[in-house]
Amino acid sequence: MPKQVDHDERRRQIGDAVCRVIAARGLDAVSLRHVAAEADVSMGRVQHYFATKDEMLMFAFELISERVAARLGAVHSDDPRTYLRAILFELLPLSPAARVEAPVLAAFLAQAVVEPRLGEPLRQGNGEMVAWLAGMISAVRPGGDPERDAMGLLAFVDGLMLQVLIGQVSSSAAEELVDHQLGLVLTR
Amino acid sequence: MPKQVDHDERRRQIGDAVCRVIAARGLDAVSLRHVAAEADVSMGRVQHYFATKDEMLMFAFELISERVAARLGAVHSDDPRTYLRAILFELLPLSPAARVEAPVLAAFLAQAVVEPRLGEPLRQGNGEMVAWLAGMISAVRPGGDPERDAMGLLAFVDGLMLQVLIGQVSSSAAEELVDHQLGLVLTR
DNA sequence: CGTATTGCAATGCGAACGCATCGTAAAACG
DNA sequence: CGTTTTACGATGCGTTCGCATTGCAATACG
Repeated sequence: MPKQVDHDERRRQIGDAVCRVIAARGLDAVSLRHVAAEADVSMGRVQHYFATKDEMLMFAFELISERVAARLGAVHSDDPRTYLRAILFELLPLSPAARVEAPVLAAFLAQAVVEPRLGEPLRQGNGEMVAWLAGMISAVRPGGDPERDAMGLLAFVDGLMLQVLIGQVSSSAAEELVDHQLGLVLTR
Repeated sequence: MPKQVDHDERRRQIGDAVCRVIAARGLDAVSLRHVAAEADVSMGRVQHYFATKDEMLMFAFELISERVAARLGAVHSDDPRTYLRAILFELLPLSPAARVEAPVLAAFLAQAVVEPRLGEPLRQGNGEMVAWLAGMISAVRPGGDPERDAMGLLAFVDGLMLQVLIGQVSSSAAEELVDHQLGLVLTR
């Protein structure tokens, strides 16, 4: 056999290229040839690691999902309100990492509208997010309907993410909007 | 010449088919052949009315934009708060008409992230919407920062629209969320 | 009543697509 | 040390794509 390669690492490199193509030109610009060119590898290599284009796209989706999850997991704070605020900020395209990942998420989000196979994991992730947000909201402001407030907060940041991505809202304005919204929600 | 046909009407029929394809299978499923089949006309006819695929897509975008605008324009109320609420509801996929148009809007919205030519008219429409919302907010609750509240409200309903589209939030839950958010924003 | 123009159907073309197949260099393994 | 297995690169196939071209029936128009 040829030299043993790190299979997962190679898949990650290609998945990375997929995400870059999506971020730059959208989901429908993803083709085996474009991805291969973006990753600077042969098309045969791409096919070697992914049996079908669909499998490749699904992997890319899991990849950015994990990355967003990792970024969220890296956030810490003892104060629930600060914690909550930091998590919401992390969902917006404010940091360089988030600015790369957000367009990819947006593309998959739109695709999920017409592709149930994407909707399922997306709903699950959102569900976990809502549960976590509700917990934080409860910690800051007991009582009320934390579950509903959490869903509202999530819809708010999701919409805000898109507004920032299309250049409708600046980063700084987005931050202010989140702060204001947090004030509204957490003030009983 | 053959019988005089209503040029605009024909374009509208084809644009309609484009929207149906987008709603059912996404933007990247739009091809001249699919659209022709969906409209139940020949491909030659589609080409006769649209010089390029791009022109066809742009027309479809303007078409649903006008339709949403028409739906919004049909909303009336003397009470600013009721008016505001009705408009926000109209932006969500609650009515049959909105349920058809929302997936199309979502697809164009995602595409706007990577295509500036879509972003521009989208930003303009959003800008007008924000101005109108701000006016209504001022009418209900003078003072504060109506412009900011309007942007927040718009981001909120946009995000909520997506959540409803991917099946994360039910229509009834969405209505409750909008009502609650309105309560938060309009209570000074 | 020609006739010129319009509205379209049909066909063709080159490019790009996903995917299958084949060949092969190389190293892990018995 | 041979053999087998792995990791590709290369090539080809059938399909679909956007778009250009061509042909023609139909009718508004002078």
